[in-house]
Amino acid sequence: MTVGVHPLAGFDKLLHYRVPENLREEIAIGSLVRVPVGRTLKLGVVGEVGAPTDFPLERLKSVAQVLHPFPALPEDLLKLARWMAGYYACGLDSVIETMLPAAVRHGAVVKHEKLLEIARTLTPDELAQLEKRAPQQAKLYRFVAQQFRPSKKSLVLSRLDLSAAVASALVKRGVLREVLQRVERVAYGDDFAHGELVAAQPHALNGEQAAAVAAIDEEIARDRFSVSLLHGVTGSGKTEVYLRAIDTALRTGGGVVFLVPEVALTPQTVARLRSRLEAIAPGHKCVVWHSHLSEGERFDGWLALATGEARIVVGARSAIFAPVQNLRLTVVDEEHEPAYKQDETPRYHGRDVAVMRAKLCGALCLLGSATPSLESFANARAGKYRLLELRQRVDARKLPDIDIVDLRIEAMKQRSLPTLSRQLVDAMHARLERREQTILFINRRGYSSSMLCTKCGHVEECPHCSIALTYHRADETLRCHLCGLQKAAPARCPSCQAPDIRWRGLGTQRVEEAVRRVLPRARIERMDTDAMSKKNRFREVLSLFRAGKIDVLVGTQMIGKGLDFPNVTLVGLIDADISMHLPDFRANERTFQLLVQVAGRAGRGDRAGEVIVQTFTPQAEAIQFSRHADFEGFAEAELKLRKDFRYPPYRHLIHHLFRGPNPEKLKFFAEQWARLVEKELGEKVELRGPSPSPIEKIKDEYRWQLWYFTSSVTKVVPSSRDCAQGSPGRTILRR
DNA sequence: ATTAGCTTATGT
DNA sequence: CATAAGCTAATC
Repeated sequence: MTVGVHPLAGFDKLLHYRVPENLREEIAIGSLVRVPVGRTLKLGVVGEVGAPTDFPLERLKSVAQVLHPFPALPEDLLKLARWMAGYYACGLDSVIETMLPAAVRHGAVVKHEKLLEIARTLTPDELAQLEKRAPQQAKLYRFVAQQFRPSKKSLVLSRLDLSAAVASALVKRGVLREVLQRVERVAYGDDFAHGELVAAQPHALNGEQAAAVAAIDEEIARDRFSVSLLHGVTGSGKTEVYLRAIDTALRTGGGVVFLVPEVALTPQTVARLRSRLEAIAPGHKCVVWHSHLSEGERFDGWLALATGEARIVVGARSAIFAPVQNLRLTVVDEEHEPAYKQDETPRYHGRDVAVMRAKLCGALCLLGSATPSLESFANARAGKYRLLELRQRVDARKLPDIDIVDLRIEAMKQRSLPTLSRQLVDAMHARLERREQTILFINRRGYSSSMLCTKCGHVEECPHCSIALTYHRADETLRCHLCGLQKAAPARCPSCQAPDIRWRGLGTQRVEEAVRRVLPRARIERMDTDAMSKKNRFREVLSLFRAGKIDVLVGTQMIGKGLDFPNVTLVGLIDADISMHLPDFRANERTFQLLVQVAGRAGRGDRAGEVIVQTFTPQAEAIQFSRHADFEGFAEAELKLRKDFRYPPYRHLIHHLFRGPNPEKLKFFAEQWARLVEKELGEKVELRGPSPSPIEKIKDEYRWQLWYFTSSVTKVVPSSRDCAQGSPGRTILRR
């Protein structure tokens, strides 16, 4: 018997090995194995059973070890890996590497601890005799006999200062018994879970929710691949629908993957989900999967899923690779979130992978959002996805009042660049007096600098790509980060001739300082990736905020996602322009999404909250807001607007980096690669760099960037021809 | 990724 | 002719 193995050795080749007799039982496609590669042993995943075509059989080496009695990559994941390698144009080895948790990749195996328990109770006589003949053994025996449950061998021996020989002597005599137990850690089983347990009772469904649940049940019962898009306004009870869907999937004996953006994986969400899920499926463990877990915790979760002990996993992007068996449902919450994109190779999109995995398993993929991404929306429009809508708010809360503050006027009044407008400061004062809370949003990514006129709000844009040009101070130029266009930075505003043109950049820190100046008595906390580097800091701050121990929370979008704070009645958007003018063709969509979410959160009980949007371009923001109750209007306008753009928004940008010491060679390689990708995807690939030349030197090596768009899986074809061809529920994949 | 093995440059 | 440096090709 021979197998083909994908070694995790840094190169992307399938190597074949003989399987020794004693390993044949255990080995299967997807098994994690240890194999000799060159002079060392490497881990690898069995990709096929069979012989090599162009390699002499007699020179084959043998598989050294099979790590687990189950496949590390079940068949569907292996297929998914192959698809990803082609779709995202990267090596299969790097896909496999991202699919396996670090601990697994490094060869961790099931960890056991040895416990000691009494096998036979000694009579007083025997004990006395033992006391005389072997006092050490007697000491150990008495200790173990006193314990209520089996005790850890290593711990007991070190505590009593005995050697292992003492224990083995007693074991040999049949007095003590050694028991092996798997060591386990449970994520979020720590102190933070206290006080965060939320009522686990199922809520009654309203009419719309019930209809959505019925539709989902129907899809699951059909037992075929399909995608449903749950479009529900903020507060319409999407989570309840997810839970019912999960319930149905679990009842049919299937497994579930529930994806959530990383930032939304807060203790509250997790605690609530876990308690509800455990109520739904008693005895089923729910594995939580996110980047703050220790290696051991993640390994345990992985193991529980791979062995079928757990059938449901809740987690961020990479949880889509969890070895869930018999997958029947994948849920992607906040489907539009850019956090689902990985920005390292393989540059996959969690949502797209979730759709594809569901396809490979014949499962249902449920995408949910208050502001679906344009590609999903268009897919629903084209009939590829089933659209389920929730328009009603569960709590019947009123939508907040929205004020647009024109920072150009503020700038004239204050004669300097304002961080906080008068209106926002007054509103914050009022909240402090009423002991209510304020959230200030700032888009940290705004640090990238664009040219903005403080008089008229004009921002220089690239004529081809319609994104803001980026200001490069070093040579006083404006450049387009997408197409590489470059021109001299103007000294005066090209639109109104005012000299007040500046480059922008407002960080959370500066906003925090500004707030401290105007509200010296307020308790202020900042929340961004810098301030939240410590493991539990994020959860701690959120708990404090929830408990009312913080008056003003300043932060990036990190705060806004999936959270609901009842006492927040004011939300300030410090600088709406930043997201409007990011050098990203999706900026409009993002701004819209943020605004809708912000607007949906403010308010207390039935009293409407207040949203203050500060901007230099009030016309644009006002337009965004006027549409905020009408997502479809926005989406259709956007799609239409961008249809003719050079980079349509419904495509997925992939970006590859080549590095090496030889620029000539690099160029050749990148070009060759581009041709390869073109052939694979059947689409034009552009060789582009964000710097003046696509080749830039960093330290001792050169870098070449390659950009291309891929649209195969989430392909949106607005032409009527395609809509006619695509039957409902079908995702059009590769040509 | 790592490395054996080959070619070419450099030096006595 | 020895040694170092550069580059290619293979890893079952």
